[in-house]
Amino acid sequence: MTEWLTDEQQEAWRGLLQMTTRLNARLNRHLQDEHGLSLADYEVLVVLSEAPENRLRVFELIDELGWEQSRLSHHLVRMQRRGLVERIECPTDGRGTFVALTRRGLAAIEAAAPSHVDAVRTLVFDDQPADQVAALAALSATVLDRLDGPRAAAARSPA
Amino acid sequence: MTEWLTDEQQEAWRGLLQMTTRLNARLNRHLQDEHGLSLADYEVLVVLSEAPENRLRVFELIDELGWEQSRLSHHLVRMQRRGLVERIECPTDGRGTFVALTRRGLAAIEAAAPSHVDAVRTLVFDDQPADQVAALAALSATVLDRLDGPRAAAARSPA
DNA sequence: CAAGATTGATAGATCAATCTTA
DNA sequence: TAAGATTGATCTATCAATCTTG
Repeated sequence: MTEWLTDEQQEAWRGLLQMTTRLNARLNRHLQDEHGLSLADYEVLVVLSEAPENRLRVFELIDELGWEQSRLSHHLVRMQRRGLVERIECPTDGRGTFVALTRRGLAAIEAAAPSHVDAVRTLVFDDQPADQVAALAALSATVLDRLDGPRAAAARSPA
Repeated sequence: MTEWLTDEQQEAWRGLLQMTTRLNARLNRHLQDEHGLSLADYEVLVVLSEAPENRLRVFELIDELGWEQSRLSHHLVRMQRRGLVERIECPTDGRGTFVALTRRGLAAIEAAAPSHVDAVRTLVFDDQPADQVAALAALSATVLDRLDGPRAAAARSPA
């Protein structure tokens, strides 16, 4: 009953694993060296910088990032210590917390973005056939749907 | 001089980040729950299981996995403690070390592989258009080449 | 000195348990 | 009781320094 992967699938899978491992390592070092940020920091900052008033509820951040609750919570402690974000109590829900970009956090992401984006473009996207990029986007979307499970997928695209 | 990503690139990039984050988390938990292995353990075991005599030099393993030296070294300590691999001195190079699958390690990978592969197929590859899978493989290969830098790329595909 | 590999210290991620309010 | 979020313990990853042999 067990099927193995085809050669093409195998190649794609190993390639994906290696690519993400090494790409993360490279982008991490780059951001760290040039701007004192980790890739994780950067991802949090980007999402916040795009949110209305530069702030989101913790669960919204989790949803955007795909992280686990406690990872984000610990990470926010460290980022707050460094003055990159601040926590704000939610006025309408006593259980909730907003996470907001500080002036310092905004400055950090604005300083880091250009060269980071440049690295991503150079390493990943430059001179790639448009259909390959589209395929990656499509495949990711499908996989994310599957990870959410049947219920969530149904909620997103109701009959 | 700074260019941002196009919408398509943006979508592909965010998708890739989220997909890998969540896929790793899922596969990790699955392997851990069912077979007491992490995804990292699994990757090491697979590569060794495919090597001649089920053993490789440390630097070969690094190359296959795309990991950093010290990560692998620490990881091997833990795997050796659990009896999954063993270290063997290299007879022809006093600096070198072979890493070999133990009987226990071989049993572990053989037990875990079917359901892990099944998860990968179900979540990632089933019902994906063949050209999308091919596109992923091609894109990964290109990016890995770029990560290796011009020298290594030239060595792989000489003029 | 360079190549192959390991080590120790520190930063980050994960799991289970907990706390507070709806 | 469940939702939103945090905490502490533990495991894993990363960085810089080190050790040994070619």
